[in-house]
Amino acid sequence: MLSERRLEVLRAIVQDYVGTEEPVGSKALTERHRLGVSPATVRNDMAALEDEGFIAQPHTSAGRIPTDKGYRLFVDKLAGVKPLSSPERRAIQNFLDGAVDLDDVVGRTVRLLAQLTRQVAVVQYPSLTRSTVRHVELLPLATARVMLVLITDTGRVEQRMVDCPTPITEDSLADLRARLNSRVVGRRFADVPQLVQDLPESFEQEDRGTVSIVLSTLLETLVEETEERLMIGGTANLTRFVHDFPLTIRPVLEALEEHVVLLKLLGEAKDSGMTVRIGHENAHEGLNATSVVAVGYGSGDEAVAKLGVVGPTRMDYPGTMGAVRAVARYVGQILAES
Amino acid sequence: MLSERRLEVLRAIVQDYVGTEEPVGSKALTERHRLGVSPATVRNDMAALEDEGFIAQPHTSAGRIPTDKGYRLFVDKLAGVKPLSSPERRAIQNFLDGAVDLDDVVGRTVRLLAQLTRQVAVVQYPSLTRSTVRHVELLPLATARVMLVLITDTGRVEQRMVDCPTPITEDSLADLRARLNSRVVGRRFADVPQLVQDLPESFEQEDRGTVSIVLSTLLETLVEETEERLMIGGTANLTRFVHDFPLTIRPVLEALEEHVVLLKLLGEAKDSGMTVRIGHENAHEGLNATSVVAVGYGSGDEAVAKLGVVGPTRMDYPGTMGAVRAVARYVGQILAES
DNA sequence: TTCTGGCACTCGTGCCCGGTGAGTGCCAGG
DNA sequence: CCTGGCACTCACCGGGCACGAGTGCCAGAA
Repeated sequence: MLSERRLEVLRAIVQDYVGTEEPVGSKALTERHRLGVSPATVRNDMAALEDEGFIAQPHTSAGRIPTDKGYRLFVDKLAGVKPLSSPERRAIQNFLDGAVDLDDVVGRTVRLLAQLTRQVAVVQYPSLTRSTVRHVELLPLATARVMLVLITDTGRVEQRMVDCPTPITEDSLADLRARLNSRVVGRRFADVPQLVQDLPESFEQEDRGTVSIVLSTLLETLVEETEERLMIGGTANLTRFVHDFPLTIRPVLEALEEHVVLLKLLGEAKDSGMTVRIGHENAHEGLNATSVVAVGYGSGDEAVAKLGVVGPTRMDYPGTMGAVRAVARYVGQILAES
Repeated sequence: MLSERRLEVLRAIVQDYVGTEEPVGSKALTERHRLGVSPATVRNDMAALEDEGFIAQPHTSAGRIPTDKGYRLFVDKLAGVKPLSSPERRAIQNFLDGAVDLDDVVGRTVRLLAQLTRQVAVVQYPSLTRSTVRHVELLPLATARVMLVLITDTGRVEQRMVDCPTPITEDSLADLRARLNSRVVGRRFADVPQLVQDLPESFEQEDRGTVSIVLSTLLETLVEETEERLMIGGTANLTRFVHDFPLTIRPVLEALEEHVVLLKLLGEAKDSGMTVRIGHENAHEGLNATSVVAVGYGSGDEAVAKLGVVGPTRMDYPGTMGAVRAVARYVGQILAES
């Protein structure tokens, strides 16, 4: 087990490296941190830390930099979550309060998070899986064409065009709408299939085809849209790390464009509490040089989606985690209000 | 006026430079292009072209590179639009045909365009300004709360929450919906305000407040959503230009995140025909090292929105213009069908 | 046992410097 | 008006060299 001081040395190394972005040596360490021991002692500690794989040197006669494993230890044991200052909190609230609809909330959140952390922000739209149905609307567009509109409790609206096999009267359609709504409003998406299963039977023979196809379109929409959408912002922040350019930035930009990858990434994060994935802990290869800080947010006590940031492994973890958590909290509040 | 051969020399310089990304000299030119004259002659021509500001040398004893003015001449006089190969055309169609809704169409278009041109693609959502109303729906959510849903002929759906000053019966609401739709369906957004102006008067005193607020919300939505949205893709392609890294890429990424800037950019493009803005012709400073190729697209004969690509001034203009035009055409078709 | 100061060693970085070659401008002659 | 020749410029490349940050090890002190 590592002694108290060695952990302290690791913490100092991480802090200095994050600040300066340069390998940190024993002498600089003793000067900037009151460790109470000489550089020589620190050197011994560093050698031990290197043996254990927490730090590494890019080349002989250079200082040490933390490894992924080192950051992991730092995050787990050494770093707290740095709370935001109250002006910052106020700024968040003010910024988010002006949102007019869901797109706007998500858009503002992304910008806010990118600005606060100075990193790439990723915000998932509130998930439909855990959402409930607020309303289903059926609009006759032509004699044999109906538009299906699904409204969720998170304010999301999805629409689908349905071509009917046989024309349907407005009355039948209104009937279907009424019955459909009485069954599914307020219910969770997952429960809907069962709830509407027997609905076609209660209609006249001639309308059954249409009813069936409307229902199956509804179910399709529920499933399809469970593949969530997300919004990204702050990619310009990637250019702050000119060092490993462009070897690093390219695969990251590519990964960011593949929303599927990001959704999987967020999906892997714990539902509650904060998840930090460091460097190679990320399954996707393009993100092996980055860390992901993600957290769930929701309108109630339950998380309906996740948000987070993607940045270099050498990030300010306490600060980033603080910002991510705070933003998630406020977004949750905003969603609960609307 | 420049002689025929000098124009030919400029064309050769542009082509070579776009291909190699390196300053091109007189000797290389005569070797790669059958100009029929010696390097010395080409040198004289190049000196003349430099005097006129069409080309420049980064430093003495280096080859020449085209200036913005040079590219401008190239695009205006020397370059045609390179049509796509028929396999490419088929690929476009296949790729776009699978789209299920508007978001999907736009998303696919962006990916397609980015892939074809290997540059950053920007696609504006079909504009509401020129759109017509397909349907307006009013859904009672609570006793004094109504959801307003607006559906456009381009398949876009917008929703707004309306808090009523006084409760309204479902019958009155249905009445309002019916009257509203009979007036505005099929009409252009711009005409709607006039068409609904006198509507509140025809309602009972107790409902007028609600009717008014519903109408004003509708008008607000029309105006607000005229500020268009857009989608961006292919930012990873920016890393292909490692040369001017990261001095160039940073402001570009920043500009791309400011959708307002991009919308203005697209707005400046001509409604019909293709617009090419080269380097400093772009008002936004961050885009001074890039060129923008934009074109309008639409479901009918009229353009409802624009799409285009952003790339380095040293881009393959004929190829890019060909791809942009082809994609715009197919997207127009897809929209017309749905 | 643990810490400390000293010391030799490594090696990346920055700098100077000369050679090379691509490219130019100019000029005299066809 | 074109061409070949020629002198000149200058970015680029590679080698050599000094510098210094940082290390590992060791003997002695606490």
